[in-house]
Amino acid sequence: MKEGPNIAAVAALIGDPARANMLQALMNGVALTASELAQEAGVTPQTSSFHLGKLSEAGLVCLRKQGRHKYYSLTGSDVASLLEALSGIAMRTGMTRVRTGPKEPALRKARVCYNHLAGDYGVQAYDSLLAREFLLEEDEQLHLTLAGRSFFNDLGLVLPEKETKRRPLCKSCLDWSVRRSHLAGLAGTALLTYFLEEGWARRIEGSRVIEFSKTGDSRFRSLFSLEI
Amino acid sequence: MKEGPNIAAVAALIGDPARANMLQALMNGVALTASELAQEAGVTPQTSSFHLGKLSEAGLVCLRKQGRHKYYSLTGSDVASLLEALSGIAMRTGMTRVRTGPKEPALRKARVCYNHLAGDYGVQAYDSLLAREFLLEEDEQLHLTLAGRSFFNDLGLVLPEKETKRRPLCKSCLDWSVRRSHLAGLAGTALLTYFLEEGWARRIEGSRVIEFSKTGDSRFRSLFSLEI
DNA sequence: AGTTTGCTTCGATGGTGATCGAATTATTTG
DNA sequence: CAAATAATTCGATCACCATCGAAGCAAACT
Repeated sequence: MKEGPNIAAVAALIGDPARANMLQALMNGVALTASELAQEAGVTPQTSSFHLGKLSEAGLVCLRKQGRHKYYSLTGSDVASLLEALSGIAMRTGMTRVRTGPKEPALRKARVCYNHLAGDYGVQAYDSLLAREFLLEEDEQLHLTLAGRSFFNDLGLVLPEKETKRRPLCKSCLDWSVRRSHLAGLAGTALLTYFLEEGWARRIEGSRVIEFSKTGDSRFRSLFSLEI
Repeated sequence: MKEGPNIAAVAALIGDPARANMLQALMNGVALTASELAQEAGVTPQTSSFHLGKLSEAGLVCLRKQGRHKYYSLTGSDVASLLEALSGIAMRTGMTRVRTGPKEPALRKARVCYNHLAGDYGVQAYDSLLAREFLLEEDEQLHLTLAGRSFFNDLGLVLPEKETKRRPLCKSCLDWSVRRSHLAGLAGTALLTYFLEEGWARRIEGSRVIEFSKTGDSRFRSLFSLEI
């Protein structure tokens, strides 16, 4: 038939509601067990096992055995950004799932995207880093400037000297809610963990929502020199 | 249920091989008619219509009516980059479409690409036209010289005076098998139909293979002054 | 040892959706 | 006006695949 990459196979894999639910559940970056994923997807453990077999065979998720548990997680940030891109299209074309819960505004505000910060907060941080030339957009690539590196160092965040293609230092990730870029990659991960460890924000159990405390919020704004 | 964007719906849409083929065919940015897309996808016009209905309802493609044709194209670059992301994952996980079977050598030799000749024959013809300066490569654009126009006229092929961006006279198309360019555009189409109508070659039913007859082959070689 | 828990394999079932033949509408061509 | 072409609708068919019940395995607690 046709040559080239078989995108239909990948898409069909994500196209099943149960599997899509599982993948979206893994978007918060935490590894989950097979049964937890079954519950997330709303199917029985047998079905879950069936789906996870397919997903891991296809290389979308990877597993780590630990005792009698099997922890599944996304294989990489490329899978995560693929899912984000899908979310973007789904939002743009109005394909939202019937029940829009009260959590959605919180999701738009701040949420985890695999292992970095997304939502309004993420976009604002990204814009600020760009404006102060800590980040440089260059021919579709994103670079951390020397000033940017010292910005991270001042926070006590040491980033590796050289980056690999597999795990880039800085990467822009398109936001489905705001349709703007936010920071992914090692730097993005480092920032989010910093916010969490310093107590500026905390994760809401069982969802992707990130909630900034009052003081955390003001510190965030001062860090990125945000007006309001 | 769950809240948020319904990525499964989008993915399922792309997950069908026929639809994925159509979308990938639209990746070059050119708008294609429903029948062209049907041929690309390897399905009948009825099925194509069914799929295109779904795709346009979902907002992945948009259409422009022009006479009795309907030209379809991707709705935006976000769709294109989603497809790119999918391709990336597909390649990384080694999900390339298997193209085994006896038809492959024939496909490499000569086949249709939309509506023009591709494969070894196409590339050789292209090279010959360039060498004799019937075609001119100029800043990424391909132009038909006066000599080239008379070359076509001598064959009884009259090409329109002015070309539109939508349907250019000459266009180079990259060959997946040889990784070289071959001639597309109105001129390419005219050439292929000439070969077919003159009986130099015929299409193999149900595939993209073009089979040159013995005499057609020698005429082809003399037309393009090919050595062997 | 025996029991519970986590996960998987097997087998059967059912539903969804892709597909095409035939007929229909719309538009161009002769 | 008639014939040809482009695209669609309708209806029927068929294959695939998600789903779950039941049983099987493996690991961990008692």
